[in-house]
Amino acid sequence: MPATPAVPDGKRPTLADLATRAGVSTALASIVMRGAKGASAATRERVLEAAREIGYRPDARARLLRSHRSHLLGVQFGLQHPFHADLVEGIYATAEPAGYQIALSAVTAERGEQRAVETLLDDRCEALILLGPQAPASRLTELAGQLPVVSVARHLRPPVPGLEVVRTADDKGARQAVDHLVALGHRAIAHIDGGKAPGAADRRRGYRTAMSRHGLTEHIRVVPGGLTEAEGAEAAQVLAASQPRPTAVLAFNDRCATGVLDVFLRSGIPVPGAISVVGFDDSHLARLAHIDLTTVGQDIPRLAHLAVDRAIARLDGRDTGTGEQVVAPHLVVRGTTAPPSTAPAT
Amino acid sequence: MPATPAVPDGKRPTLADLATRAGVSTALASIVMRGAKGASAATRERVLEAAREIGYRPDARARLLRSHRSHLLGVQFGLQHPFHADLVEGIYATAEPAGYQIALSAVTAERGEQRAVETLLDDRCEALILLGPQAPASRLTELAGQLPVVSVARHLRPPVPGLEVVRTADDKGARQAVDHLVALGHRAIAHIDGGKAPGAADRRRGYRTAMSRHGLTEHIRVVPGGLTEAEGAEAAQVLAASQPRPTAVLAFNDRCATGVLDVFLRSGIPVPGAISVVGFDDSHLARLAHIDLTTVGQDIPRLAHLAVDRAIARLDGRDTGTGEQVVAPHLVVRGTTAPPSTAPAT
DNA sequence: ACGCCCACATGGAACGTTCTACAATCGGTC
DNA sequence: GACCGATTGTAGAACGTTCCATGTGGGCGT
Repeated sequence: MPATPAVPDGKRPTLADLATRAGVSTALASIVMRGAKGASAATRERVLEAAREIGYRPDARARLLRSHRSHLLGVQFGLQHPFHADLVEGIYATAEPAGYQIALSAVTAERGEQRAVETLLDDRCEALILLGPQAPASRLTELAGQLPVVSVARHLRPPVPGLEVVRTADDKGARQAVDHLVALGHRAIAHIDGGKAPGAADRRRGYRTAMSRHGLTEHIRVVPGGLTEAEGAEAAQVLAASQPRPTAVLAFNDRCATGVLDVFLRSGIPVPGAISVVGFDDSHLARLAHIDLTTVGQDIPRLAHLAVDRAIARLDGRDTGTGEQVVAPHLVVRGTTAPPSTAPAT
Repeated sequence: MPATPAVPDGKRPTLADLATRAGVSTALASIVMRGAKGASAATRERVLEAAREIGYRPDARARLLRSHRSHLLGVQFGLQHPFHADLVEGIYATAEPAGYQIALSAVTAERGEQRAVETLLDDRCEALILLGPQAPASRLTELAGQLPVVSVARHLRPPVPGLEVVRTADDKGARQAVDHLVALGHRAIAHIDGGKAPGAADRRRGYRTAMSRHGLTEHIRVVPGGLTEAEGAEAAQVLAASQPRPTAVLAFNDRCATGVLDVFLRSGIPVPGAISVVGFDDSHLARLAHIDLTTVGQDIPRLAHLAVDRAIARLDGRDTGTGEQVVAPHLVVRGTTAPPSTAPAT
């Protein structure tokens, strides 16, 4: 039996065991374990020592049950989205130092948002952070009535009372991309959109207004796409075959953009020689040396930080009203954009 | 206040509220809610009705605290690994119908395995499922002494008592790939390995023995790689520049393989015209139409199912001794492999 | 009629914490 | 030397559930 520091019987040591061992009351042991004030330095040391000896670990469940504060944030995320993975990473980074635990609940093809949220609720989370929720606004409203809810990357209008929104200024990002391409000399700039995906509407709108602002209304071209490589590839096929072919493409996101890149390369259309490609997100994907994608960067750590911060603020009663936090995107110029090879058509 | 079916005060309804409402004791209400026997059909209906009315949801924490069985499986996974995401998806699919809940704990750059496991332990999980754990064997041994532990995709030798292993026959998979390439007429087949990644050693070994068995010992060539696209790309640069160039490459996994593909395409080396590429995993990536990668498929749903099954078996005392479940891989032939263009050198 | 068993129902004690009292000890102050 | 406030400690009741040991009643065999 390796490493068996437990109490006599096989069970996991409890606060009572610890208290007995240290020769104090359970109440005092509790005080020490949670770092509250009310214990002398001497006893504190003694209890801690005893805890180490018997390998005591507080029971999160029991602790949560008793204290009205659970310090638990429920996070719903899409298991297959790298973007969400990055966000979760950031959420851990902010929440744990702030003394909050994270309960993760995944959304998959077979496990809907409804189920994901239910398990979080059963776990007695104090607040919910939903990454790119697709649930109808009515459902979100209902949830927001029960506990603080933060929606990340989903733009809700009109604002839902009690629901915090944290998102990137998607329209602005699309505009930055268009500005960049126009500055390089492009005129025929197409957009592969994300359909109903969170943020897609704003990016589409941003693209349209930016094009208009540059007097390129007649060059506006939106091709139906999506948020995966396959959908990007499909759209790219359409663009590659079209006459005249645009000289630049703004894809809905990086995954979509890699699908586009792949099709162009295989079709013998050099990037950025014959056509420029811009992504969105600045995920790990875009940064890979061999993809080297010009993209609109979302400030993921900041989005994550804000989401946690908003949730905690609501819990502390620090903040009341409905709020929306909009984070500025920033263009990251890499190797997939360059001036068009031929003089732009009028 | 939309949808406010709660009890008078603002609190969430409790079992006692439900019992009062239905006119029964809390004990009986409990019986009904967990579907145990001991309640008549009439009261059962009445209680369920009342539960619906006040929107009662059992408190998972309290439930866990009281019942010695928590029916909670702790899962540690790498947030950035698509392969793990697929596994988690499969784990949900098996565990939830079996009446087990899943507690997720992510491993990230900043959050080590140690911390991930600690939180799972604090949540009073009954068993641990570790996806590709990197922790030292001593640590795993220690854990296995405390509760049932299942290691997925990590081959441990010698077997650790009390630790279940579920993995793919990586060596066999590598062999299948080599056999396929040899059957196509390839002789100069290189392998980009995965370094210290779980399974890498077995795949490397499988490649070596398969080559030897075909009398191609002198063509054995292992290039250091890794499990990401960037590492695959790097290795591909080395191969592309080498003289003579191999006519086929077996990459450590699909991500690695896509990095390889990308470099070859950019260098003007047609795939599979000039060189064939085989991946490993059969992740979503490989199936994308525009990548269309020949790869060694891991039976992810089966791995997930077995992992959960082993854990539950141990909990039910159905199974005692140390066990290892090895799942057979299967080659998935797609578009990145073809016969070599030139006659193979001797 | 009598006992007996079974299905149905209940009260109360856990589970391992934290929280709200309140008690004891100890300088220090008037 | 009584009083006070701060500090350190404790007892005991929660939290919301499940488990255990009992009550009930009515149907049925004798």
